[in-house]
Amino acid sequence: MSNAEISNPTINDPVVALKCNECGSKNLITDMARGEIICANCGLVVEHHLIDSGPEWRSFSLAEDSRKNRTGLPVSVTLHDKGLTTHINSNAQDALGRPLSPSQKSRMQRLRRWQLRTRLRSSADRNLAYALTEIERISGQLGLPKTVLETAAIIYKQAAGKSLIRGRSIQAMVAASVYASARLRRVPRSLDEISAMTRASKKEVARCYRVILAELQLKVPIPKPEDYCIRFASELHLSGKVVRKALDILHEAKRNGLTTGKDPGGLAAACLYMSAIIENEHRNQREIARVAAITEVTVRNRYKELQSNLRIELH
DNA sequence: AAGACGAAAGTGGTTGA
DNA sequence: TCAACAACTTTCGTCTT
Repeated sequence: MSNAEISNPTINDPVVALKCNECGSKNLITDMARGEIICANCGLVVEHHLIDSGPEWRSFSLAEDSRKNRTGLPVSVTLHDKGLTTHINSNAQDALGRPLSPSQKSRMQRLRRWQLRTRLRSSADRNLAYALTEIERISGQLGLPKTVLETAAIIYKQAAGKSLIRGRSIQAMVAASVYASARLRRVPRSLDEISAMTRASKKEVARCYRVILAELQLKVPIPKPEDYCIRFASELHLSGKVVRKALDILHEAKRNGLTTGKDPGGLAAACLYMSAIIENEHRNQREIARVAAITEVTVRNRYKELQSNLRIELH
């Protein structure tokens, strides 16, 4: 295959196939400056990396390797300068390996000094760099997927762009960005779980979260119990059968209006508790309560309620 | 002894006057 | 801004397996 045949779908294909995976709207805004496509309807970031960040080409021999070198790391929004820093080497050679004259040498020294000085020049850049490593740390510790990490980075950058950070703690804003991002991407984590990863209190994180929602006009879906089911089940080592049964129970519960105003985590926990018993994979209430970060009492109340209303037999 | 149960009192957040 | 309110938590004694 020649290089000419390698296509770049994100650039070559027209926008035909793209629509918002949250609300299905095709009304998308392209923000070339940021390299993002944003849903005009609900604000979800549909696609970033408009520029293909994959490897440019592959090489199959050493000779080819030297000719067709990759030009750098994949571009990532989680690097504060997208990894596109110019590095000026200190070895006194020009591009062809010839030694530099003393005057050229001192000129390079000067350039290098300015380069280092301007790279992390503004405090804004330094804060951003710090915030992004924090976002990575938190998402890593919570086991969040990469899309969540990257969305959180974008949210934080946009918040910074609107000067929302000033006067608030970076820690709290970072946590709030991750929280918002996780909810946007439908892999919700509770405020408790996220604020436990930072020095910021739950209250501060909640306040920052509300500011982010309002200022960035994000439309964040309400967390659904279904979103919790799979995560809880895998933490409890429950089979797919149990998950399916739990989703069935949830569906019935919704149809009977038993879910409004209830903690989605609690509902998911109760459904799993029941479906685990039905499928002979019993887990006790304490275990379930632990992974759902609620109390046994809530598991009990919820499942008793569902059991009597839906007339589910447990053995 | 572990797990399940439920009563009672306390907490933090939402709502509506 | 305050009070009422629903959901959830904490705690604890009792019952069941």
